[in-house]
This record gives sequence, C-alpha cells and structure tokens, in this order.
Amino acid sequence: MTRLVAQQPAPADYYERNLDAVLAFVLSKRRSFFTDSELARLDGLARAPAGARRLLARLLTRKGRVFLTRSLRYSEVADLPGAVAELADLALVSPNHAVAADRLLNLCRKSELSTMWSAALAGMASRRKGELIDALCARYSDGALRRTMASEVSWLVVTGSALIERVEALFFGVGPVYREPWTSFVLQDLSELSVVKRPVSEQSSQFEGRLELDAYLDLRRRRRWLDVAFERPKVLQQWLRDSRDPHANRSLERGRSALLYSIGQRLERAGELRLALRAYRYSDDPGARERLVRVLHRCGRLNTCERLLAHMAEHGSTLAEQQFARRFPGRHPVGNSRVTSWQLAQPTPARIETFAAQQFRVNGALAWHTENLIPRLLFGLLYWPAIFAPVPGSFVHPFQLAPLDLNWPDFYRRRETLFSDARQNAQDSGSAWLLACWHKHHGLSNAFVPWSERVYALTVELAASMPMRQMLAIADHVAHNTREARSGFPDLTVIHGPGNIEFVEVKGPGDQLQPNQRVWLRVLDASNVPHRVLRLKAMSVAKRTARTGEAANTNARSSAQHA
DNA sequence: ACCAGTCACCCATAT
DNA sequence: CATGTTGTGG
DNA sequence: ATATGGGTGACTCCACAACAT
Ligand SMILES: [Mn+2]
Ligand SMILES: [Mn+2]
Repeated sequence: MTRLVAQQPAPADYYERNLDAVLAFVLSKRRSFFTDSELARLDGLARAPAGARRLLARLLTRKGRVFLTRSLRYSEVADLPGAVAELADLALVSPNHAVAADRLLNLCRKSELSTMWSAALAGMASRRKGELIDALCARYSDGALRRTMASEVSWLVVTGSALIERVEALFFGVGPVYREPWTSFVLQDLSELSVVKRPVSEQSSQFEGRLELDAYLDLRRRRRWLDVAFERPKVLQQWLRDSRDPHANRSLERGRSALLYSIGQRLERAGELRLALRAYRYSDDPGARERLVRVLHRCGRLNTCERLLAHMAEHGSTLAEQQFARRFPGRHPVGNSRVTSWQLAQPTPARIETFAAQQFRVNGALAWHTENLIPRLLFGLLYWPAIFAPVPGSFVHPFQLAPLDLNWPDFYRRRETLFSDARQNAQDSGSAWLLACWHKHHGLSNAFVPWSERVYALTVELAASMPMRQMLAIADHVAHNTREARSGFPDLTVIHGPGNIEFVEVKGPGDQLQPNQRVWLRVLDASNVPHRVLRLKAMSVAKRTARTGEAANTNARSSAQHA
C-alpha cells in the first residue's frame, strides 16, 4: 500500500479509504444512534461508486459547507457531475442550493464581484471586500444576489450536516473546534507512529443512545454560538433554564457545567450580576464556584460567602479550589519553595525560560524547557499498563489517546491494583526502569509521551539522575489528580551534575505564581523533590538608557535567598 | 489529559 | 509591488 | 515595592498557493 507523504500527491484512493473506514465503523458498531432512513443513506453511501465517495471525502476535509464547483477539481474524481448526482440522490449535497448570500459572495474573488455588479459597485473599488459584500446585501435580496451569481458560477452545498456531524462525533469523538476531525487521519499517517489498535467497546459509547448524543452536540453548538445568543436575552435565559438540572451522563454534565460557567462569565462582564450568580450557582465547575464566591463577596453577601467557602475548603473538587477557599479574601500564604533572584544585565529577554535555560547551560548544567511534559512523561511511562488497561467503557472511538474516564473522580479507584503493581515494579527496579518503559511502549500513540528524539534524550538523563522515589511522587500526584495535575508544573528541568536535579519555575518581572503552580510547588515540597522559583529582576531604567547601542551582555548576576 | 486549555503578558488597583 | 491573510493539502 | 485579579492574545503540524490589502 502506498504511503502518504507530505507535499506529494496522496494515493488516489486515500481519502476514499478513510471515509470507508468511518462508515464501516458506525454501520457495524454504532447503528443504534441512527434512524432507519439515516442508516439507509449511510448504507447507500458505502455502496456508492468510488467517485461519489472520493468527492464527499474531499469535501469533508475542507472548511465550511459551501464550495464553488470550480474549486472541486480532483484528479481522482473522473466524473464530477456524476459524483455530485450520486451524492444529491442521498440528500448529502445540493447543487446551487439556496444559502445565505453573503456566504456565497465571500467565495467569489473581489474582482468577480466588481464585474458581476459593476453598476452597484461603481466607485467602490478601493473598499474592502467585506464592505462590498455588505453593500450588496443591503441593496439586493438574497434571492436576487443568488440569481445573478448563478448566471456566472455554480456552487455545491453539503446538506447532510446533521447526519455527518453525528457520524464524525461517534468516530472521532468531539474534537477541538480549530481542527477538522478528518485531519486526524493525515496527522497519524504522516507521523512515523504506529496506530494503536485498542479494543473499542462494542455497544458502549460515550453516550447511551441517540438522545444523549443529540444533547451533547446541542451543548457543543450552544457553547460555539454563545456570542450570538448573548445578543438575545430571551435565548440566553432559555439556555439558563435548560441547563439547571444536573445530567446523569458525565460527559453531558461536564458540558452543561462548562456552558454555564461561560454564560456566567459573560453576564458578569456585562454587569448582569443577578443572572451571572444564577449561572454560576447551577454550574458544577470549580471555576464557576470561585466566581460565585467573588461576586457574592463584591455584593456584600458575606454570610452566604462564608458558608460557601467553608464547604469548598472541605469538599472542593481540586486542591486549588480548597486552597482558594482557605485563603480568600486573604492573600496567598508564603510558600516553602526556595526563591532565587537574578538581576538582569540586559533588557528583559522575550522568552525568559529560554534565557534562563541558556544561563544554566553556560554554568555547565543540562537544562530543558519542559513545563507539564515532566508529569505527563513520568505518569505515562511508569503507569502505562494501568492507564491503557481495557477497563469497560474507557475506549469508545478509534482515535482515542487516553481513557475516557481519565478525569472522572473514580479513575484511580477503578484501576487501583494495576497502579499498585506498576508502582511496585518501579520501586523494585529503580530509576533505570523509566528508560525500560520507554523502550517497552515506544511508538504507540498516546496523550502523554511524545516519542521524539528530544524527549528520549531527556528520559535518558532523568533515568540517570532522578531518584525513583521522586519520579513516583510526581506520577502519583497525577494519578490521583489527573485533571488538576495537567498544568502548573515548573518551567525548567535542570541537571546540575550526576544525580543533582531540580525543577525551576522562572518568573519575569511583574509575573507571579498562579494557583495551579502553587499546587505543584506544594506537592514538590511535601515530597522533597528539589525545586525553586527563579525571579528575573528587570534592568533599571538608568542602566538601560546608559547602555543604549552597546552589544547585548547576557551575564546575569545571581543572589540567592531563602523565603 | 477525550475536547478548549495553557501560559505569559498587560495594566489598573489594593496593600 | 511587497506583505499579510486565508484556505488547501499531505 | 509587591500582590492581586481581570483581561488579552499566541499557540495548538507544516508548506504553500491564491487572494486581499
Ligand atoms: Mn511556564
Ligand atoms: Mn514561568
């Protein structure tokens, strides 16, 4: 089979094969999420001529749902009109379909607009394309604009969006909005990684059935269209009412709480404090609870505030939430972490972590800018068998890189003996075990360990210089606090010499420790993992003026102190 | 990290 | 005409 | 002086062509 190579034409059947794989998956494993007529359409598509499947596969990788026909020239689709006709029969596309005129006009070149509406746009040649479109839409009806356009160009609209959205969600999961789901195939195929074939649950999906999936897609849509809804108070209030009650399904419940948190933030910013409080109160998001407390405090409702803080301090779902509840409205308590200050002898560098790492290297140390890679790496390598164990319901679609329940409260408990076994193995084997884990799992795609040369070099040095006790302290914190431990780890890994490792959080002038960073520093302190905070002090104005025109001096004078 | 989330930076304000 | 933005494609 | 906290924007794969400015 010919491989996919970047910048070279894909094999003729590449996109078609991808579409076929998706169809085969949903038609065999996810039938209950579709109506009979939807199943008939999917079945018809799976049996359609190659040209039709090839064209649809291409359309799905592109942005939007409306395309000019002239942009659909694909060498692997020999008979374009025939392919369009097949897809139109399945109600998946519609030629010259009536869609909003501005979307159509935007597909045309600016020069084409000027030609097609030469009279109306006379004298506007220097205006922006968007202004031309606005002018046309203001002057003519959508129908009139479409008729004029249709005399010059033809277009194709993907009308099967509802069905396609459902198929995509079941196969790819619900992905980030900035990436088209179908690029997952390309990214996998371009990398050297082998794709992991983990057993995907047969009947169990993330959702019980069609209704739950619909509810989830609806939540996603609402989050995406929040800006629009915010212009219409009635819609927003309806959304608030709809979202009042918790869901039994945890994915739905998380989506509901996230939506409420977003709504609350916007309401608060707009000064609608009463409604904002309502949104925050309905939400189960720790961030929403913090906003709730802050707004109540600002409104002078101190008793309610007190009660909430007492509850959060005891039952807060993250350590950061508990720490917040214990200090608010007071300041952060001073931590135990060692603090070192460097007086800069040059203007503050643009990338302070890179600068600090270089300084450590100048002094003979090994230094990497690693951030949250360290906890991810240690957790992923040392606890791989526990993380990827075939726990029922934890792997539900083919591109999943981590178990579905990773951030659920009982993630650890459901795998307790697996974690214990892995921990015992690590303790018995010592630091070199980390490297053994690398070789054992190398190449299998996952959410925690990037199998790059750079990370391999780091792993070698960690295995040589970091005591297993320290590795496990970090990995265990992740295992017990998966959601919270994904962020806030110090910027740099520094190995000053054999066995002399420390983690360094760099702070530029005016920057400060964030709550998630304080959580990690406390964990490192409690388990005696060497670490410190490095504050870069800005060069004084006088000095900066004096050295204008001098060559950059990268020397930094250090002065240590204890906090 | 299972689906937006992390991080540094800016700036006004509080202590 | 040079530069920036957007979309496509592997 | 330093801490706080609200807010913003870059980044998320990379190369390149077409188009807009
Ligand atoms: Mn950082
Ligand atoms: Mn930092």
